[in-house]
Order: sequence, then structure tokens, then C-alpha cells
Amino acid sequence: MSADKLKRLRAAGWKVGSAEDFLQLSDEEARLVALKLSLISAVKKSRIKRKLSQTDLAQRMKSSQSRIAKIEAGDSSVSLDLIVRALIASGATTRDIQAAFTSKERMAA
Amino acid sequence: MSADKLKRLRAAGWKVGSAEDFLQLSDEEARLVALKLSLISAVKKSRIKRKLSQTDLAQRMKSSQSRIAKIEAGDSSVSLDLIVRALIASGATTRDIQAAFTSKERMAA
DNA sequence: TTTAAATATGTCAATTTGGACATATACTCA
DNA sequence: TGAGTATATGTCCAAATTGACATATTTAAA
Repeated sequence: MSADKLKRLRAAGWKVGSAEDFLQLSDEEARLVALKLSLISAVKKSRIKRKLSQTDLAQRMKSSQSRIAKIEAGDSSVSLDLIVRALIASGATTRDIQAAFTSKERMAA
Repeated sequence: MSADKLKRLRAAGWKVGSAEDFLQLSDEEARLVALKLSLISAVKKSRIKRKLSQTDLAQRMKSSQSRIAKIEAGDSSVSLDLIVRALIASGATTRDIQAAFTSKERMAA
């Protein structure tokens, strides 16, 4: 099916997408979610390791305690950017990031 | 980081008024920017390697060609989430992503 | 227990981000 | 050269994200 036709169908209100598209997207989405989860757990681990309260970390990165709580709770309103900012601000090294990513991704996959 | 790269960052809308200002950015911010740049270069590399046009990649991840162009141009309106989605959709392996997460700035665009 | 600190949850206005689109520029190749 | 394809840039508006705040719940120590 051509991109043009797809565009016209979508304009007409159809939810066009093949099963392949769906499966492909969910796999990619799953990989992104897995990555987020592993980084999230790294944030908490790093924060605790440095004996920082959520409020401490929030101040370091100019955010708020409730945001940090949401990061660690895996709230859907939290972006990957914020997670990585928190990870960096918590004192995690580049190696820490890689380590967390590697081990968790292996388990998720 | 080279003056040339700073120039490109500024042209792309990053908040880096001068080289001095940039050097005074917190270490956290600098690390996040470096990480994004690294992932961005991985996206383009992966896309080219698989012989995908920007339009192809856009369709795979249900985005638009202009978004892909902005990702690769390091536009400031592009989030880390989108960069990673593009990286995954481009067919990058877990190892590719891990490498990009870790490497500092080996491969420039 | 009581109290205080830490963490969790819900809401919301302001800001950021993203897809779509138009259009401009660049790159091939005949 | 010109046509076709790929990439870049600017804009718009809707959707997603965020800090801040109030408040609830949990945890820790006395």
C-alpha cells in the first residue's frame, strides 16, 4: 500500500496500520520501556548509595520531591530526559549508567 | 569540546551563549548534551547503515521526515525519548545503543 | 505510642515537544 | 541542463511533560 493512499485513508478517519506495524511498534515500545525501567532502578540505587533523600536530589537538579517520587515510581508522565538528568545528578558515573543498562536489558530480553 | 561543535550547538538553538558560558554549564547539563550528541550520531549512522531514507525511518516510527531531520540536526526541540525511539526504530541493536550510551564523542557527524 | 522525616499521590498552569505541512535547498543521474 | 529524490528549515497547534503545591501515607527513632 502506498504512503499516499495510507495518508488519504487516515485523512478519512481510518485507523490504518498493519499487524506487522503494530507488532513492530510494540516491540520497539517494549524496548524503550525496558530501558526506562532499568535507568529508573539505577536512579534509586544511585540516590540511596549516596544517602540522598528525594528532596536532596530534587534540589540538586532543580526539580521537586514529587517529581523524583514519580520518576522512581515509573509514572507515565516522566520522560527519558528527566530520568537521565536524575541519574546524572544523583552522582552516577557513565560506567554506572552502562552497567545498569546492560544487566537489566539482559533480564528483560 | 571543539569551538566548531559549540557553533553547531548554538546554531541548533541550544542555550550556549559563549564558550565561557558553555564551560560554566553544570557538569550535569554538559554530560546530558554529550549523551544526546552521541545518540544522535548513532541514529544517523544506523539509518545510513541500513540504507534507510529519513522518510523510511519516519514511517517506521510513525513520525515525519522533518522530525528525523531535526533529530539528526540536533534541534533543541528534540527530546532524548525521541532520539532513542529513532535509534531503536532504525534497527540499532541493544549493543549499538549501549555503545552509544557509553561512548563520549568518538564519532563526529 | 508520638513525632518528624521521608516518600507517595493527585492536580494544574506553564512550558516543552511532536506530527504535519509548506517550502527551501542539496544531491543524483540521465 | 532538468527531473526526481533526499534532506533541511520554519511554523502551527495539539499533546506531552514539568515544577510546584497540597496532602496523604509510610518509615524511623525515641
